[in-house]
Amino acid sequence: MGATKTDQFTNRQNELATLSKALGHPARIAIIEFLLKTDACICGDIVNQLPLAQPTVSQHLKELKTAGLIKGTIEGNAICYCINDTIWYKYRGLLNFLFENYELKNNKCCYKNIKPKGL
Amino acid sequence: MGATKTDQFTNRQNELATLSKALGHPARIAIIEFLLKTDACICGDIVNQLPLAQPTVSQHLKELKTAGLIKGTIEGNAICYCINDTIWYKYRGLLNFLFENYELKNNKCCYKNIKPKGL
DNA sequence: TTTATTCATTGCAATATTACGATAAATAAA
DNA sequence: TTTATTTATCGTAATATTGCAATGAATAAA
Repeated sequence: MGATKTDQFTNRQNELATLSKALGHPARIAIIEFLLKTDACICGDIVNQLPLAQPTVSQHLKELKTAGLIKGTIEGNAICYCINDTIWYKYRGLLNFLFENYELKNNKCCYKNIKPKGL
Repeated sequence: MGATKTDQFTNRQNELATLSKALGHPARIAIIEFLLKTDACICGDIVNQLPLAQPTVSQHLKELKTAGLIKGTIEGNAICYCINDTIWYKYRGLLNFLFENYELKNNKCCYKNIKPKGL
């Protein structure tokens, strides 16, 4: 075992899980934030921003790229990374589906059938 | 190695990463969706909804609980799970921070300094 | 061409995740 | 009390993630 049973879930569930997982590391959050707030998205700048070695950053960039959240363009001997806005908006859309199609029923859940202990 | 360097990132980055990571599996997305759309959040119902064995579901529930996204209340010999709305709104807030404080500069990134190849 | 710069890849060790059978713990039902 | 129901935990196997030194590949600069 050890492999996620992807085929047992919907595409939407898998897609949101994949994108969430890609953001499931503080370094990758930091990378996304850096790319969101700056035009200068040369790989070296990202490496300098993070408290991690260059190969480690490269690996995180690869994961974000695999998830589709970022893309890279060759510029001379450097590589310019940026947010992939198509997937970024898709991610927002998947989250909005979750946030807007349901209404939290705070006081109806977990308490309706409680029998007080000790009575 | 193998352990995330949590102390090198901000609380906000770590919190968003932790919550994102908790949602980084389709089964946990499915659990959250089920809890969002129903009042009946007895653990057994969740197990029946998922294509996974009971111990595996229990483990996913534990991860969501550890991240703070859900909470459980004992009801007789069953346990009623529900969304922890405090953390749920915190998650939404952390995401909104990301979505609203930055503006995608689609056409300014990755193309401004490109020297056409072959010229 | 030679050297420097930039980034990816490889290889490895440590740790974490995913999944489930078996079993334990706790309450409910008979 | 005995049995059933419900959920958590343990143990284990397979796989994935995290991190980095060393190295490779590619372009830039000298």
